[in-house]
Amino acid sequence: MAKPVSPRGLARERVLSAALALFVEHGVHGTSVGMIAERLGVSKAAVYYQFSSKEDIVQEVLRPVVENTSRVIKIAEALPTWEAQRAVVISGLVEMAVGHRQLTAVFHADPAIAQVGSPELRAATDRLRELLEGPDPDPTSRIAITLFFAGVGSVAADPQFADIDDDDLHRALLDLSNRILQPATNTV
Amino acid sequence: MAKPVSPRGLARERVLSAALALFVEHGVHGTSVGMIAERLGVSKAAVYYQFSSKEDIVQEVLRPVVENTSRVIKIAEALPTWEAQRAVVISGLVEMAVGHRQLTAVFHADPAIAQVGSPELRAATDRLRELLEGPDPDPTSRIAITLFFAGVGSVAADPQFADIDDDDLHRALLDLSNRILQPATNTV
DNA sequence: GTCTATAAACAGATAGAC
DNA sequence: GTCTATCTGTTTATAGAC
Repeated sequence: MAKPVSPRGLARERVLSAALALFVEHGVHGTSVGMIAERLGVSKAAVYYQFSSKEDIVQEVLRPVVENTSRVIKIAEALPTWEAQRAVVISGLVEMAVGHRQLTAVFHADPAIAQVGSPELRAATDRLRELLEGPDPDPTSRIAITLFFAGVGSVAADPQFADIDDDDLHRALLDLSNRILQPATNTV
Repeated sequence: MAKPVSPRGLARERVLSAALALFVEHGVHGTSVGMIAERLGVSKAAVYYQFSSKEDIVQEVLRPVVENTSRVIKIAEALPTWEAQRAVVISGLVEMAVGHRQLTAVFHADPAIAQVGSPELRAATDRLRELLEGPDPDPTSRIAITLFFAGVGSVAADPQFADIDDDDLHRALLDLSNRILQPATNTV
């Protein structure tokens, strides 16, 4: 990462960055390839040179979330108890939200993702929910989990919190996770 | 009888209902007037006979939220203390979410709303936030409020909770509001 | 009230020049 | 690597027949 780029290089990254910003603002469906090109000051064809399709762009924008989610699942599944698994999943979710603020919101809230997203992506998020819910969850905790999921994404992307630094945001979200996602027990 | 409708009458309501369902599924940008017509088994022109534009449809779909929000604001503003105001706003939000489940989600999550929405709509939601935040809110409670806002909408629209009846959902969300929106420790 | 037909704009995507 | 130009399909919206 953070490779010093050649003067004209890394056009791909610039496209992905512009695309993400527009996805946050207008949603995936509300963002055209032309809008991405315009924001970069290049032509549509220049964007299509870097990516084979709009869906390709969406997939690549989403890649960090998919990879991170898979990683968290793997780590969690290696743990013996549900409580430990849940703690890892919560921590992973919050870290992802803080580390990829805009991305998290697009991922959680945009209806387009459900359709564009690969099966692996849907499988990963389903698994994440399962791990959070634990065995035989009651409706109340399923509601709490859904609320937390969406809420974390929304907070992460909200521009009004852009100036809050990562550590503070991380702390606030973890604190909220404790308040929201607790039946009775308290560890961690 | 308020309005004895013709056999297939109330075409407007049918359009709005179909539109809302599609907005939930595909987002506003992802829903075309043609899709709405197709779902109703009529032509696009038939839809345009009822509504002057797609934006018009969106506005009308959103109207119950706008009106309900304004009503809640008026009630809250008539109260003397911030605590009382906050309780009314929370209660109003939850009631709206439960009573208009799908609508609430479109309203809170769809990026298209921010652009399509009238100024009065944005003003109303901003005022609602102000009332929830109270005077001089710290970042932590602003984060909690944002999370609650988005989370309630997300829960309301989630099909997995469709079979939970209104009372139970209402209770669960109010309970969560208590857990989330606590003034941390420094009170009164 | 609903239809077919159509206009105008816009979206995704490709070809070929430089 | 980026451009202009273009093709194709879709979308919003309107006109006019029934």
